[in-house]
Amino acid sequence: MREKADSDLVRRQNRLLLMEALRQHGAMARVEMGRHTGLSPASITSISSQLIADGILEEDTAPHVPSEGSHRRGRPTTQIDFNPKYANVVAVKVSIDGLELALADGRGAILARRTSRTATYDADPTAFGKLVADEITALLAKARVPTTRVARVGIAVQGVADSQAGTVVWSPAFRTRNIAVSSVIEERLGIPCRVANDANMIAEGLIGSDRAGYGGTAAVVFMGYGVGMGLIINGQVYHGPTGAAAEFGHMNHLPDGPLCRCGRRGCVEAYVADYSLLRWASGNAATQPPSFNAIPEAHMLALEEAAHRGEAAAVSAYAKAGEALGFGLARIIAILTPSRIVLAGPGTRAMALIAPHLNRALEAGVVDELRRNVAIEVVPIDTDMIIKGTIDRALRHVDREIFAHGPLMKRGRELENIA
Amino acid sequence: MREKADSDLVRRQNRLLLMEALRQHGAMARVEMGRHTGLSPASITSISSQLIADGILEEDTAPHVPSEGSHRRGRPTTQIDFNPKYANVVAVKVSIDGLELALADGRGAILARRTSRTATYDADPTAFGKLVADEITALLAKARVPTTRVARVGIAVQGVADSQAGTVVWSPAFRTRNIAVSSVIEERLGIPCRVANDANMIAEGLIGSDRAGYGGTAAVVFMGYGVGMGLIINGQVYHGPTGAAAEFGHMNHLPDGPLCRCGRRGCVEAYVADYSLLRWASGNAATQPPSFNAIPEAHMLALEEAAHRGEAAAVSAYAKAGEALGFGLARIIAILTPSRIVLAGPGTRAMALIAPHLNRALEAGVVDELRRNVAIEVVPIDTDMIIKGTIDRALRHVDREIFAHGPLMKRGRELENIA
DNA sequence: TGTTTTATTTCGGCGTCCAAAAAAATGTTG
DNA sequence: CAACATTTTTTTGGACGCCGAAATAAAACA
Repeated sequence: MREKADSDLVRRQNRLLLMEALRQHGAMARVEMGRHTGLSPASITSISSQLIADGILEEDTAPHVPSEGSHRRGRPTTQIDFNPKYANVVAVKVSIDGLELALADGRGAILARRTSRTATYDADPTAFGKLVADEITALLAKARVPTTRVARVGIAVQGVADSQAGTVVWSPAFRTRNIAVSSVIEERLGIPCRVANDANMIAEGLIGSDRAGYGGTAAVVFMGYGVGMGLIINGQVYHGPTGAAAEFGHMNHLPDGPLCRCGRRGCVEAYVADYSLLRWASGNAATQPPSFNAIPEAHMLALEEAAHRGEAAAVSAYAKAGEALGFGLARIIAILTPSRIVLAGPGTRAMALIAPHLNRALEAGVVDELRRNVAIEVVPIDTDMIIKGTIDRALRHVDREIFAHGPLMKRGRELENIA
Repeated sequence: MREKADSDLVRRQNRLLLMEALRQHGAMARVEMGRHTGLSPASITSISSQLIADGILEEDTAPHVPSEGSHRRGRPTTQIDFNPKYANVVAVKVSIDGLELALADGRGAILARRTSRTATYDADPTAFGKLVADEITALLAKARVPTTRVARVGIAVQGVADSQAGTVVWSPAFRTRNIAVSSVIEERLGIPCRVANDANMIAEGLIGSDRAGYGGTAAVVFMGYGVGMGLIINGQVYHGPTGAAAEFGHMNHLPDGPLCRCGRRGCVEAYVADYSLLRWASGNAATQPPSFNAIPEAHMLALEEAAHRGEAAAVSAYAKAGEALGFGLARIIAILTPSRIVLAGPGTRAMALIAPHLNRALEAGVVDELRRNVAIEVVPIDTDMIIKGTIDRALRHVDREIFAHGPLMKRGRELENIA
């Protein structure tokens, strides 16, 4: 409630409303837009024709296939969708053992991908931005898309990202801290760029795919090579004052617990992440420093099997993990009482081993009254979710910050990139 | 971004903008309103004259005292402020040993107060709503204000309040759980009523007194007979999906820790609250159940003095409290990275004893990069803050839900109470 | 071919904003 | 003390975006 309202705001808001409906439900006819937005048919006509004139949307020229829904009377609908060629976005996922890039069109469809297996841990941190810029250039070259048609770059990274400063504050993928990224990309390519935490991007993707289901407050926990969390508060991913937030993995579980990658002791991650499980199973968790290498899936499968066979060390590792996760979630519930907690990632394969201990910890850790309103679910999420979420977020940002404004600011600085 | 925009929204938004400026900075001239809201003088004239016609605002009739600011040329300003007689609100504070009530006018000035020392712990829970309603009736009778001129009742309670259901889910002030309150008040008095957590109301009061200072994300921790927290997220008090949230006091610190009033073990409150400190000092914290009585201030002063004298048991009690508080805050920081954490309440008297342990725990509990951006302050807050915050919240709600709408819904159901 | 049905567009009216000009109310000055 | 300067507030006229109602478009049906 801080912005003054005038006809400009009305236009922006309603254009955005219409675009959001389109992002969520895909191509639709004008009548449907009316249903989704609550706007009158007259207004829908006016807004959509402007968006079409701006080149942002387009009418579906293909004659509507009458197969579906049998034969209906009346004037047929004309589907409208985003003009895929109007704007592109690039998503980059940085992980411990390399980069993954994707180029998407204005509808969010992926046009090209690129993977590079450069371990960046020990690399010169100043070179990192350049590397990413070069990779993006190569990706665009392959797809024959000029830089000027890319409206935005989104970068998802494990660890703490400061999206205001555009830096990677701390990440297990780098030895050094505070690595500048956004500024380098923006200077080299001239494309607005934003760095964010990878778990937040999963949350972003989930919102994109099911806005109603993630409408209120929810927490998405990623378990795997690390432990991350995306926090959805009032239907929006919470990024905190600086963009660095929801570091569930590095929330303390027990003082003086085992060493974590972040340098502290007793973090949730130091019990639940891949390397932590292996370390517990190996028996000397209290003294052993954390591993900084990527862990092959086979190792984890072997550990799971050992636990299923009943090997004491393996069983106890999952018990410790369940307890740490349970108390961690109990603490989240006490603070935020989310209506939904989603567990995702490869770590959930071992859910059967973890669950009993998790539930016991939850019961011990939080008042019944609060716990009862929280649904805890395990959702299998393909790893591409991070890329998809990053694309989603970038497109939604472009919708809001550029497309919503309309012809009045055609000459605004932010539009340069769409020419 | 979910509401359709039309001229109705524009009117609501700008009326509200103007009223918010008035709430925050007090009576002001039209020019000033323009500065605060960004609206043109023409619009300010139009909006303010409508609000005056509605009876919500009034011009200051008193000839402007020229003393301040010496002699200025030009047409003098006419101050505008809320019409104090247009709407009243009632605030009720429920604590372990009684009720405290206050009646405020439309400007937030307190017109009358009332206190009742009825211990409610063992009382018939169904009688509680009736008791509150009777107390309100008595308060209004004393002030000669008819029920119909009270736009809203706000009730602040220690413990978990479900403001959607209008119930006290769990509170140390009651033996029983899920006590209905709002519905009883609404039926008996016909005034809309809302229950909320007391620490949240402190946060609400702080926002009201210094909106800029609490603009982003902040946590207000109350330490005293219990431990509560109000969470400000993006400038707004976070109430969670049901209205029950930010139960920092009942966030687990250590599994299998000492018993807490909530029935669990190891909550932050079981280390930091008055009764917990006394229990630790008495030596047998592990086995002793928590006290449910109000604790006289003298006991706490004696304990503080004992600790200052260096008595081992007392010193160690504060050390435990500092550690629990420190790790608790560290966990909050990991999840939300608030830019500000405010400690308040009588418990902060012993801050000198607590601080070293608190700081050590913070260092051990959260990555430097996150901790560095958080300012932790101790703010002395008079106990009336809860009443003031409750009044503030009630008035702001009336502004938004009733006054902002304007003449078009003069006949709307919510206005019945203002006649 | 005419009728029915559904989708979309056109038209006129309404509410709110704003810029600019006018009016109001006071201080300053010769 | 009258004319001018200065500041606040109101009035006026135009713009924009929404909406309801009527008109138009494009089919299926009979």
